Amino acid sequence: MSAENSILAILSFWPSSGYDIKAEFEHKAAGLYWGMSYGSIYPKLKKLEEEGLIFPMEKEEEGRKKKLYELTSNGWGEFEKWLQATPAYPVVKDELLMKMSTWHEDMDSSVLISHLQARKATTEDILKFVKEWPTNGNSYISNYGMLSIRYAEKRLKTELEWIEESIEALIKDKLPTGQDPYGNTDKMMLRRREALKTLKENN
Amino acid sequence: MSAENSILAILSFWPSSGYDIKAEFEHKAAGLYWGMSYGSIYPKLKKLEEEGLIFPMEKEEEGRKKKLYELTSNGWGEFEKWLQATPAYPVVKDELLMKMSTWHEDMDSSVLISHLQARKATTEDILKFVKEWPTNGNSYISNYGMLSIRYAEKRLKTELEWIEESIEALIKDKLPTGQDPYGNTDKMMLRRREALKTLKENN
DNA sequence: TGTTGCATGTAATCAGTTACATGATTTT
DNA sequence: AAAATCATGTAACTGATTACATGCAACA
Repeated sequence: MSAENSILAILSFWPSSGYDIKAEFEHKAAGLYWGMSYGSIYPKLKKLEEEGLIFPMEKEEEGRKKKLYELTSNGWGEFEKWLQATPAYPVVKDELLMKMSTWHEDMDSSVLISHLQARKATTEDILKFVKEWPTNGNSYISNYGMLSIRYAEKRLKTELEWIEESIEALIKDKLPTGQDPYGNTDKMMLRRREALKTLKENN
Repeated sequence: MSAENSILAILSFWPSSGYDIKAEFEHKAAGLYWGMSYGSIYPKLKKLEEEGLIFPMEKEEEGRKKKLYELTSNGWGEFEKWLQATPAYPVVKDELLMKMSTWHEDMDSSVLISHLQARKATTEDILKFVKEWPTNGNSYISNYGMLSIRYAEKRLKTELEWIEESIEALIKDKLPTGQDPYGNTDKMMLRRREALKTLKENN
């Protein structure tokens, strides 16, 4: 349900086409907190039109023709109802963290370091964008929007700090000490070697 | 594809049942970076078994019977291949941030404050858990796992700081200044009032 | 004139959740 | 004896992506 609402939210800024909405999710404000592909956007625009929440206003001037959608009064109503509803706590799916949590001693830690370096590069790019964007002279950002940009900035900086610390710890082989009350690391390594031995025997 | 890999990853710790895996995603390490419901887990276990990556080992002792799954040698291979593949950059879907970015002046900001307070409460709970967990005396956390716990801790603390700053700014009505080179805020308010006027006329 | 970017859209597919159904064991 | 928790599973549904198909406009 919330994917449709985020389309309404984008249309609240100004009338937009499907293409514009995609761009907004790709390089702009909304992209930091949400994402969506054409295969979702166009069918949803159609659905929202059928529900009477938006209507198409065939474009004026300029070379290219595009189909801009604008909120109806019901659309505004729906949008503001959504704003007031308690937001769901974000569900995180972070493959790097998942991999790191299940990394083990028989794996080459330099691979994990290179995962961290890749993450660092992307995070730095996004941080650069987030810093420049509110003063680029042509993007619209409301005062409320600035609050969420501050969030992005803080969060990305913290992430970079952690990445650097972690790379450092891995290189110097000074990882923090975990907790293993039942000797699980050893058990795990035994299970693994046992399983891989079986593989050799079968080949 | 990665959902299956995260099941393999959990099984790498120790043989587990579908129920165990769910629990792991709910209250433990993995839950901070991933999530999954029974409706996904059981069919995936079946599929992984068919693919020869895991096999069931009917439970030993204890009262309840459960079906523990263990990695095969191919399962270990697949798991470690996955560990080495470059992780995708996490896709964030944060409804609170999306709402905040599109909040506007005709909406009661006390509602936004209460959204922030709800988020704060949940974040505090999770932070508390994350802090206690590595020293609870019975959970297994590898040294690599500790690195990712540090991430969670840092990130949650940063989030709390930002929430407090933001509540403060909203209460005192001292929001940071955004950027509005084409007078969009005014245009938006006009469009909105125009649309809502139409609604009144039709009722 | 060929390539890139703008622009809209659909069909096939994949991934996931919710709700339901069932039943055993443990605790109160 | 009832309630809670452990435990497994399926069917219906929702939601979203990928790949494909199409075509015009701008530009080099």
